[in-house]
Amino acid sequence: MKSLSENDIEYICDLQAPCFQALPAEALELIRASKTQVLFRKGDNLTKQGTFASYVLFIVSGLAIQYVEGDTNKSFNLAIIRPGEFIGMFSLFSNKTFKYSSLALTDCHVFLVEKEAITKIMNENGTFGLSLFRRYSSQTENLFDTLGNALFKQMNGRFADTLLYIDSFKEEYPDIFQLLSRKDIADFAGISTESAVKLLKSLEREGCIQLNTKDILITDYEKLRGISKVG
Amino acid sequence: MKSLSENDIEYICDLQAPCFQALPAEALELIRASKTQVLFRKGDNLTKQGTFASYVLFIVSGLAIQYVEGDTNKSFNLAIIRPGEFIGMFSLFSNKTFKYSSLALTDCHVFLVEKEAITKIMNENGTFGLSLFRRYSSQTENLFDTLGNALFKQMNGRFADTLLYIDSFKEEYPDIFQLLSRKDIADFAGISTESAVKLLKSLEREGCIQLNTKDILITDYEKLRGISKVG
DNA sequence: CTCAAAAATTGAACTTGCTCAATTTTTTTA
DNA sequence: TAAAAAAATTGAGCAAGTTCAATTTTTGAG
Repeated sequence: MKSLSENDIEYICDLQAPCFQALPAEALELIRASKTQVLFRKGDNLTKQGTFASYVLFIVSGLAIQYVEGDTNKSFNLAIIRPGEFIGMFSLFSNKTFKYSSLALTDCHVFLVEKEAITKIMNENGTFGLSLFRRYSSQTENLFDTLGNALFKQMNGRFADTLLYIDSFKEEYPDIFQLLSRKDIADFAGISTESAVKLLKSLEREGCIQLNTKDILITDYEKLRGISKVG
Repeated sequence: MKSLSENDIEYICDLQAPCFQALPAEALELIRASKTQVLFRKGDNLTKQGTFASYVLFIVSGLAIQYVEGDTNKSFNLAIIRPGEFIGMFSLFSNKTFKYSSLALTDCHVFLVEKEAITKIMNENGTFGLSLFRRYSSQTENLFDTLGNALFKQMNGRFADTLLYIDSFKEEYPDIFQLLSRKDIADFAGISTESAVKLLKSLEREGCIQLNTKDILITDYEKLRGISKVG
């Protein structure tokens, strides 16, 4: 992680997220004034679960992975974060620490917005608050689905979900699987690395997928969706 | 579930939640105008996961249990809801259906507020939105803890958490355990009913708790907290 | 390009917690 | 209050998925 040069700052200062579009000029300036631009290198932690959270991160470019950590060096991957998305919104209120960690899968241009700046604008501008609330909500909904999957599905179904989820990034990011280790994939499904490997091989034998070193090519979506349902 | 008489309505029309306190008179009126008062009988569903959600529920009196449902008649209990709390806020935006079910543990006086009324006020009144956002946030934080527990802890720890959680209602609602079956308790910990029974007996043998038919008395909080940590 | 480290792979043994079935206790209904 | 239904209890066997250890493959550094 390093601070950005002037060039970088000009590049990323373009506030395109829909909730910023609705802002009156003075509020936009407030965000501009309070934000800090940072470049996180591949492998850097953007947020670390449990650390003090005084800001929210807005991803301008790059991909990051969001995950919760358990005690014994176990973790569970929640989502892959794309440009235009926020990290840390769940820590905007009441609780002072990040509820999850996040890690740069590629170099990430990010800016940090102070929580106070956001809540101040929300207080003054209902439309802004509503827009942010909508974003926040859709993240929470994903959390419900994640919880439901973790609780009620077993290995095969969760793993099929995981492959379909990661595959959904492939159009925009063709090398997405190259960025993920077997452990990363396993942690999306909440299973052990060894189990993930065994499932991959088994799905390949059944003709659902093709494995080329790190890349995974889904060859039978219907079958995989079927496994996801039944699982 | 039945509609309320005039008397009931007068009784429950007292909008005491902090986020309502901050409302200007006209917005309060808007909520008053749009809401419907309902009495849910013990055992009634206040919300049913997957059904269309055009309103948010505000609990005036009574206790309810919030849970997510899986496919094969499995469910997982998220929380016990007290008077002054909302149900269905997670469905306020984007998604059209309730993400969880809820069930009246006792008779519940509830009023229903149309989503449109809420979003309209949020749009006009940033302070109201901020206040609602804070509530919503604290629910989401609980969701993270729930997810973490479900993913990383095993039976013993989750079950200790469950007992401590339910016990935290005992001061205000001394008969809280009488309202819950073994299956209800098991579903808070995400384990089978049989496992819950076995754990209860085992905790009793170890001197952590006393069992009197349905009531459970925690006799060694420290030990239970220890199990919660290790688990 | 070569070597060392990290990641992926595989199978066997093991653990956790579930399911099933039988029995007892409690609650509800007539 | 008695009978029926529902809930709680118990133990045995079972299944899902983990852990461990050994091996192979891939990646990264110099």
